[in-house]
Amino acid sequence: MDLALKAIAEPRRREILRLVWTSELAATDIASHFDDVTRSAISQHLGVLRRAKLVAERRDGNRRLYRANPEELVALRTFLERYWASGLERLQDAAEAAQRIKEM
Amino acid sequence: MDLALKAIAEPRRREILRLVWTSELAATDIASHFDDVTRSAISQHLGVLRRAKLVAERRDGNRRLYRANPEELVALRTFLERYWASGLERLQDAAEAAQRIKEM
DNA sequence: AATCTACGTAAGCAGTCGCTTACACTGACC
DNA sequence: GGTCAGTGTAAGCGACTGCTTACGTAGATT
Repeated sequence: MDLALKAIAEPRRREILRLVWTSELAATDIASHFDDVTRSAISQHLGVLRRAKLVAERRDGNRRLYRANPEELVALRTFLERYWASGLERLQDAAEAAQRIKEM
Repeated sequence: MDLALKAIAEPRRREILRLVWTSELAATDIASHFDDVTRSAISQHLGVLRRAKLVAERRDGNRRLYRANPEELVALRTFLERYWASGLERLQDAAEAAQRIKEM
């Protein structure tokens, strides 16, 4: 889980993840979306996402097709929601109250 | 925003953040919750959280009192929710459908 | 078989991280 | 004023990161 959070903390990986969010893409196609970085760098990012189980890999001849792994994404979201839930509502109320006071 | 996500990706900092979630705490009190790490390390973690605006600092004589900054926490949560929203529902549906098929 | 395409991976590098120890500073207390 | 408690910060260290270049390898194409 910590792996997943650390993986998500990197902007480039968030973008990659969004690319394979809805459709399966080959590594080369993913890499070609980034013109300021090597194909190798993207491959390594894909490795991180794979180890974090945020993407799944499927082989098709030469190519490797990637897609987001919904179970793990849901797990991550749930983890964070539980984290927020451990006290944020109260804080949000406090923040909104403070805002109202400021606007008075 | 990226600062906040990176800050949250570190388990120790998540724990610190939770400590000052609901009540204000002095740096020493925070540090004393961790017995496997130096007070200095905690102070540096607090620096990271402060720069990410996830905590606010208030001085009281000798001491510095920390508390979570609700605005930034809400901003981070919103950012992530928008990220999930950019396609996760569909994936979640797909995952649940796959689960149902597996259970058949 | 030779070669090309698609990809992972090893090596190396500069930068960052999380940590420790050591020091500096600022208020409280005598 | 001198000391003490509370705290940030500089320096240094080993580990890790994100990147590049270079290489390896499996499958498609000829």
